[in-house]
Amino acid sequence: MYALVDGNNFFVSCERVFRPDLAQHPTIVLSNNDGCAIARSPEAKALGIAMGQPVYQVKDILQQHNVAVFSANFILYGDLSARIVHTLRSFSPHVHVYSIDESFLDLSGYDGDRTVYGQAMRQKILKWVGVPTCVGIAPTKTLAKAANHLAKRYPHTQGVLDLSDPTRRQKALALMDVDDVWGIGRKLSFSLKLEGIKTALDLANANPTHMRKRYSVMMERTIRELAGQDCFSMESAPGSRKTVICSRSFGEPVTSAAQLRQALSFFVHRAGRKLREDGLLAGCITVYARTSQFAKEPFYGESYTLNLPEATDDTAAFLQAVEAGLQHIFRPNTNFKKAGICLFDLTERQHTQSSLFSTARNLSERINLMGCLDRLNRRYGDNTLFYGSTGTQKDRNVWMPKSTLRSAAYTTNWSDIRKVI
DNA sequence: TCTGGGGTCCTAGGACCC
DNA sequence: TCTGGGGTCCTAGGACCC
Repeated sequence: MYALVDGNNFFVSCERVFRPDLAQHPTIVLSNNDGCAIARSPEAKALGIAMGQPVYQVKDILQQHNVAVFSANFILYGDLSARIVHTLRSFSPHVHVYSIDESFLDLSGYDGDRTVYGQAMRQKILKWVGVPTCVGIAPTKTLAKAANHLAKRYPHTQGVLDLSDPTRRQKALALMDVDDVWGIGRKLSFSLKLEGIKTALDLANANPTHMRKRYSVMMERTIRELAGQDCFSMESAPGSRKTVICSRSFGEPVTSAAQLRQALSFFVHRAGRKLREDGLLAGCITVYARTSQFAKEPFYGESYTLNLPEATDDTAAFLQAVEAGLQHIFRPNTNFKKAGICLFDLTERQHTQSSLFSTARNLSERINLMGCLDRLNRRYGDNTLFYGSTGTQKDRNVWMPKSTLRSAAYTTNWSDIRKVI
């Protein structure tokens, strides 16, 4: 038996923790570069602001209704998310963090009233962290997702829905549109509706073998899960990450090789740190840059991939790839709007043997150097110490994504802490 | 003027093997 | 006319997720 605990309008709720005055007020959070709405309060949804909608398209609505608008503050959201996970660990020894605002709990050892237990989770999280959540309970993860979805939609559930009873489950799934099922996106729901499968219950009753032939093995698993058969168990939960990506849209188009170098170097610094935090090494790196997808001028995009001679987590090695990549990617008189880097072929450092013909003679010194870099930046703030190719803060401000409406780092920075007078 | 970022998994098809 | 059978591995691209 699983419980899925999911934050309500998570990013907006995080902002409201420190802005209780916005409790009933239409509020949205924007994507990087202040481009799209990626979280909306119920009041903002009611105004017709869609998920992922570009801000400029709703400018009038925002002004007319005095909507509170925030730039994304992922430091804050990540910290509150960690506090929620910490709270949830007191309810089950087995918690699978699925995303920044969702966790699955294994409830197999619990034999009390699960609805009461779900309410206790909600109340504790609300009291300790300040974020409202909903809880869906069911024998499979797909059904727990469905239960959570319905708990959010129907207020009389008071935020907790237990679908362990098969009869109740049938009724609930009949109320749910097939495109709200976990794993059924735009394309699949379009095809499903063409063959008359409109609700989650229709899908649950479909023939899994037949549907596997027509679609894929994922469709089969989804159907079996909806019918109550556990296919995505906690044991099969994913292991370590397979890629590290860092990319940004630029606040202003980048046209010079020097600025593109700074941006790519900056991304490599961030990705390298993430890699080391997770104790991983990368065997391959791709760097890319491209113009705007939406501009009238012809699209230009180019990438460069380098297989590293040895798997590494050394930022300097990635910077060499940036230099080589620039030669391939850069084109004069081009308005670059986005660039990024991707590390893959990741292996765990512990399980990696160095090559017989290793060129890294000073490996332990390099490891110490990277450790030192990370410690200084952790202690004195990001960008305290970095390679020169990254440029100065002032240089970076030219292309850094816009985020003019960002709230403070209330929980992670001493100088941003709230004062109570 | 203005359109996010970071992930996972599956499949088909090509290259190559005996 | 006719052209085996059975595999593996890799990659690009699609679909999905939050």
